[in-house]
Amino acid sequence: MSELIFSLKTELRRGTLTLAVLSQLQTPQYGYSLAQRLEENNVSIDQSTLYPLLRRLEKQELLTSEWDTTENRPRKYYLLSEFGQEVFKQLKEEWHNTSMQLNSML
Amino acid sequence: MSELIFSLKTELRRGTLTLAVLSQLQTPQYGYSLAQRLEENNVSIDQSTLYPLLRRLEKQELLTSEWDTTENRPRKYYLLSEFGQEVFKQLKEEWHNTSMQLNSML
DNA sequence: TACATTACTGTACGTCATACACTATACGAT
DNA sequence: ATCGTATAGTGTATGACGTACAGTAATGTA
Repeated sequence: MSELIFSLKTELRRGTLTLAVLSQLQTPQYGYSLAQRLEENNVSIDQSTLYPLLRRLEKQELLTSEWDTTENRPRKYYLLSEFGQEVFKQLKEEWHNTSMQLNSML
Repeated sequence: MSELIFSLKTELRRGTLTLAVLSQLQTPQYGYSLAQRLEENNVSIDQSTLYPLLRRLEKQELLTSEWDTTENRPRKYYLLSEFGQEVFKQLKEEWHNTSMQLNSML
């Protein structure tokens, strides 16, 4: 049973993780700090989930990135692109609609 | 862009559709009427999406079904199983948690 | 010195909404 | 009687993404 619950919970996370990540990149963040920020917001996420997602969102041109190599540790900072801002706005709306629909049924 | 938005919206639907369907099967419903009920709740769903989902949920033992062939048209009625009740309860909780997390970030 | 932490890249797999194809019949309009 | 729509269902393949796993590398701490 817990396997099924886990699987269903994973399905719920699809889509919502994208929203959570996009919501935190109005200001530049690097991967590791973003993971911590999400944890602070009770969105538990592993590096093995976050980095591929960041990679994919950049590929989809929702994010831009640039290296900061001035510190001891090189860090890749991500930021919402203009396109990403638009998409984020629409997804927020979709989330809101979905929320209302589902909350009225549960 | 709209392709990307569509794809991201589809990801949001994963998981939420299961919840919506389970929520409407506390009482017996047949496929077609369930689709209409969901439409009434602003959950737009095609038959090509609903029937495979019902099939899958039954396979996962969340639903039981039985044929009513007394009417002119044979209809397959679905109902939440006891196991399905438990799973549904847990998913509701998960949805609530996810909602709160995301709403506090958006 | 050793281990944990910090920070990242690359790839394969399982799951499911969706799309498509299909079957069948009742009902309503003509 | 005919035709198109609505009603009601089955079966299967595809693409996308969270997850898991493997890996690299260097800094910080005990």
